[in-house]
Amino acid sequence: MKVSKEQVAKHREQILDAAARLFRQRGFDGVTVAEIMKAAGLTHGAFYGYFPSKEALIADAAARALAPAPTSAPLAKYADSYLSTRHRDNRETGCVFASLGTEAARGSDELRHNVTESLRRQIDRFAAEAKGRTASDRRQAAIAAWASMVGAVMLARLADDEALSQEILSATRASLPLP
Amino acid sequence: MKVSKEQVAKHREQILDAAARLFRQRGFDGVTVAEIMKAAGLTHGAFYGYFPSKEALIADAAARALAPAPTSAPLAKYADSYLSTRHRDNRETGCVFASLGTEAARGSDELRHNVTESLRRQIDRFAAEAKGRTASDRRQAAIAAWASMVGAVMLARLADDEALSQEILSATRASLPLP
DNA sequence: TGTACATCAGTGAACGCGCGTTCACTGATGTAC
DNA sequence: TGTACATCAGTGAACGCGCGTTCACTGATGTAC
Repeated sequence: MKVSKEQVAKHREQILDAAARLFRQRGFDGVTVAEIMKAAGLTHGAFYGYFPSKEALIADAAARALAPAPTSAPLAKYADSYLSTRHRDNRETGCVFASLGTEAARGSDELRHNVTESLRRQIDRFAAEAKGRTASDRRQAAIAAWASMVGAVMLARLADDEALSQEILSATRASLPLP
Repeated sequence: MKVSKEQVAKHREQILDAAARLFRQRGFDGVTVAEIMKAAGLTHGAFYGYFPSKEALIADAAARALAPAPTSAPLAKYADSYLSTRHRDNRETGCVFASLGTEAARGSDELRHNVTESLRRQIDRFAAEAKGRTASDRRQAAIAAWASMVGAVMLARLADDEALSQEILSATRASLPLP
């Protein structure tokens, strides 16, 4: 049954949103096309009217999940929420780097391109607020801070010991050169 | 054809070594049991004489790949080599956290247990050499340093731009509170 | 404005492939005499 | 020490399942008159 143009646009959004959540939750290989379509309220057969392949969806869904990352909150607040147990425990809506980083590094050129663009934006945003006398000092601090935040959330999710996991988050937060 | 006990022990090592390399290179889901057995010089049918399942192999192969991580080199030297392009470009022999971190976080209990034990050892080793007045300061510094190193190598592998990738490694190295 | 028809988004069965896993068989090992 | 036999690691064909993907069909949309 045909569907209105508005419905088509809405369905595309639903597919991307479902994919962005499910991929972060279970990994690219841990989610099937059929599951994503079901979560979007459609059947799997309709998928190929929207995307040429699962790989293409991965690149687009990652771009969608990466987009909201650079918020306008002050850096210190952002670091607090990034290094929170709340973020650690909610992969499905959290940072793509921390949930899919190692898998994405082996992904398609398009995926890596999208991820790299987001990485650049994130570094620039951090550099604008970072401490340092010269612009180059600030940029260096921004990169180091971002790497430690991403690494900390990944490690905190990896640890099967709650105390160690929390310690990783709080020690990393305390070490950031931020108020 | 039966094979001597020594051969069996050797074959087990070969399977673990092949798995440890291939998993780091292509991810847990990117390698088949048959490929691992072929790399180990055997056929896939023999696999289940050594391990009850692929999942069990994953936990054991990760433990194998994690074991040599804590070397006895001075921390500064270790950081140099960890944050080198050589390490970045050789996943198959490199750090498990940076190559398989996000996938391992969704793995079996046994895998996460093995990874957590290695994480603890690594933090302890760093803490012993880290800067700081109190033991707790040194431990905090150790955790932050390790998180930033793991995060940096993961991000450097993610970036599809060589200049940015190198910048991530060198900025992170420069920010470490080490000689 | 109302009617007839072409379009095309969505459905669900089906396809083909590759994967993890099983198993009957083979033949070298190593034990019992 | 030499011979007969039980053991069992390894082989490779086969199984069954789930996945990504395709496709004939359906029926609502929206256009032409």
